[in-house]
Amino acid sequence: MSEASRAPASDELADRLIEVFDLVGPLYRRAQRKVEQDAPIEGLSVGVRAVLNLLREHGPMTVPQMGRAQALSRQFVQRMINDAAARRLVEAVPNPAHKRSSLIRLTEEGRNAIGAVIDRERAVLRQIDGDLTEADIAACVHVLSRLLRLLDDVDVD
Amino acid sequence: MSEASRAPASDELADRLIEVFDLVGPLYRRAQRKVEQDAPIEGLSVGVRAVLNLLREHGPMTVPQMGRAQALSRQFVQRMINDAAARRLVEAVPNPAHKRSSLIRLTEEGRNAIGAVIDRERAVLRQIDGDLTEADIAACVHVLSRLLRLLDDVDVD
DNA sequence: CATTCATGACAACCAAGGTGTCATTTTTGA
DNA sequence: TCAAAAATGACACCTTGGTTGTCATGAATG
Repeated sequence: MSEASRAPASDELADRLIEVFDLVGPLYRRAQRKVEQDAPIEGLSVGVRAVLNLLREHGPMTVPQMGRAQALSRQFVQRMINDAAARRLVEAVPNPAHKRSSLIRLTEEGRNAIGAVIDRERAVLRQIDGDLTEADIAACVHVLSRLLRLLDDVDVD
Repeated sequence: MSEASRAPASDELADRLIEVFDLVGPLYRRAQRKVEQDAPIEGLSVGVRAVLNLLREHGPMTVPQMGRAQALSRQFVQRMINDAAARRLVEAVPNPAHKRSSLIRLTEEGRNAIGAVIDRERAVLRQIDGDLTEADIAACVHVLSRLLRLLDDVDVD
C-alpha cells in the first residue's frame, strides 16, 4: 500500500502530525517559562528575544518583514522593536528599498545581549542526554518547517 | 571524532536544537490562530480544547494530574474544566483512589465536540504534501518528547 | 490523633499578542 | 502625472492564556 507520494498525506500521517502538535503546546509553554526564568538577567521579554534572534540570524530587516517571518502582528513586532530601540539594542538604518520603512539592525550591545541569551539556552540544551542523532533533529526541523508552511496562509493584520 | 553517546549532546546538536525551538514558537502561534479560527464552531477555547484532548487520549483523570501532564497550573486547568463542565462537555465521577479529587470524564457530548475539532484539524493536516515520511514524523515526535522531558523539571504551583 | 499535604474555589494579576484607527508615506496603475 | 490604493508607524484598547496567592476543607500519614 501507500504508493502516493505527491498526493495528500495519508490519514495515519495526519494522526501522527496531531501528536506533534500536542507536543508543541506544552513545549512552547515550558520553554517560555524557562526563558523568562533565565532572561531576567538580560531583561529581555520573550517577544524582544524573538525579534533580536530573528535579526541575529537573518540580518537587518524591516518591522513588517519580521512580523510576517514570525507570524506576529506588525504592531506587536513594532512594540518589541521600539522597546529594544529604547534600550539601544537595535537601531534603525535607512532602507534603500523603502524610504519610509527603515531597516532594523542589531547594535553591538544588542548582539551581545542576544548572544548571551542564546549561549545560556545552548548550555541547557547541551544537557540533553545522548540518544538524539543529527538525523533525528534534521527530520524534526524538516517536519516543523513543513507544518509551518502549511499554516502559512493564516494571515495577520 | 564524536565517540560519546551517553554523554551530553555536542555543541552542534545543541545548535540544531535551537533551530527547533525557533520553529516551535511561530508554529505554536499559527496553530493557535488556526484553531481559534475554526473552533468557534464548537466554541472551544484553546485551553478547553487542550484538556478535552487530554481526556480523550488518556481517559479520565483528576484535575491536578492534567495540570502536571500538560505543564499547566492546577488552577488554570481547573478553570478550563469548570468551563467545560458548565457546558456539559465533561463530568465528574467518584474517584476510588482519592475521595476528594474526583475523576473528570468526557461526556458523550464532549467526546463529540473534541472529536469534531480533531477531525477538522486532521483534515487540514492531510493537505500537507507528500514528502514527509512516517520516519520523519516519528523522529520529530522523539525529539520533541525528549526536549519536553529536558524542561520537565520546571515545576508549576 | 495531629500534622501535613492535596484539592477546589476564587480573586488578583501579568504578559503575550491582537485589533482598530489615524496620519503619513509609498507604490501602483490608468 | 496624478489619483487611488496599499504599506507603514504610532498609539490606545482589549482579549485571554496562564500564573500566583490565599483560604477552607478534606484526605493521607506519621
